Amino acid sequence: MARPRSFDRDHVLHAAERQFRASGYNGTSVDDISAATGLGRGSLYAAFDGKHGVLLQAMTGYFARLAQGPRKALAGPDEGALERLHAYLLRAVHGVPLAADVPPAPDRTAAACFAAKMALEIGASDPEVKRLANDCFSVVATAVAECVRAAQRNGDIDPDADPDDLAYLLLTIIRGTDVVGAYGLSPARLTSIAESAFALLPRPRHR
Amino acid sequence: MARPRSFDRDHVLHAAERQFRASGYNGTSVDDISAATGLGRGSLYAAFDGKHGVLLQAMTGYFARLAQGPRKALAGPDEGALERLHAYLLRAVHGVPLAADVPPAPDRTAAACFAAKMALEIGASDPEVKRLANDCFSVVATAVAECVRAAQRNGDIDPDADPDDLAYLLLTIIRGTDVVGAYGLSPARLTSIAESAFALLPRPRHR
DNA sequence: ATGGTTCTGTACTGACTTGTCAAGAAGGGC
DNA sequence: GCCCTTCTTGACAAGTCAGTACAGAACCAT
Repeated sequence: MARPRSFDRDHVLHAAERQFRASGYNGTSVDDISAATGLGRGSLYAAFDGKHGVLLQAMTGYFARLAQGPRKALAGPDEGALERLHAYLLRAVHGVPLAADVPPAPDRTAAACFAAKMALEIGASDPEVKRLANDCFSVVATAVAECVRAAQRNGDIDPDADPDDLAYLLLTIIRGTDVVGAYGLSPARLTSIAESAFALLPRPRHR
Repeated sequence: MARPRSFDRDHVLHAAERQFRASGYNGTSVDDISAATGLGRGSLYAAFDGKHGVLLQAMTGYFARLAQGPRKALAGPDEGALERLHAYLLRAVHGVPLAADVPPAPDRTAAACFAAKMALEIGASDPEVKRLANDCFSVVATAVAECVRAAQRNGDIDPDADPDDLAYLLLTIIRGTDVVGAYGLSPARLTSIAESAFALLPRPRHR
């Protein structure tokens, strides 16, 4: 009965995400979003309720994509849990996309956690952004903790270690590489960091 | 011969830093800086060459203050090196000011690395900001690596471990807590992370 | 083909932005 | 006490910002 939308919602949000990543929230104007997505001002306001709406929905979409990555990469039988953790850690510190349907980022900067970047810029005054970033952290920490528990059951990690503590530590390392990897360290150094962190995981005492 | 300045340069830059921290670079206007520092527009342009100049000089001042912290906290005899590292790590993840003349931050968000925050927002398109952030990372990593070497000489850390790798790993953890601590994790959890990281440091094999 | 509904693009407004400029204030040397 | 130099203040102009409103285009059902 009516004219259908001529754009793909997810595609537009993804383009907006790239723009926000590149220029930050306050650094991108609605015209920038318009140019990046190809949509006119009117369409943007009708479909996403303006700049802030675009951000929230782009972050929500990002979260939905992100959440699948660690879960799929880390879930599985107890046997290979430690190896999965190893592989995940190596990919994560290099910012390799965690979801299969996400194209690889051009550089480490563009691969950093979108939610964390936005939260650092405007999270202090934007509770919704803050909450979304929190959710992103939680989903990773939960998946990692579950994998640590699996590795413990398999006898690959010290059963006395607190899996949540380890998971948060690994999450912190991954988020830290977003920062130091984007603006300081080389990919080779990032690999060293991931390998060092993995090597330091507490192994069972009894042999 | 001429009228002297009526403001203290460092004091003004510090106020500007607080404002940039709170609102981000693109989120603060020159009027905001003017209000935060008490200086008029003209004075700001005359003394600091505008908004970008204020940022660069505020970051430079921050770097100068920051650099003293880790060096003083970590330098010393080989004997207490491991303990110094432990104490430093605990304070760093909580964002406790590293320099003595810096007042404690009101919350973990305000304590995060100023250089890292600015670099994440505009570093991609601002080489000077990027370089300053890099310098901040380097000074911490260098001081930590030196302390690790001291601990190795004292037999408290596995001599086969690469001190630079460990230092970068610890730096990454500290930077990571800036992110997850500001927008997710509780102070108690941050303590756990620091303690876990410290406990995982490789001890000498021979006993 | 036609009508009705929705989408799309553009022009517009009011507020805010940055950087500049000129006039006045303040202090130190003589 | 006077003058010169520098600092400070507020106002100004040009440009940009977000958000709105309106007119036209596109599509589907009948």
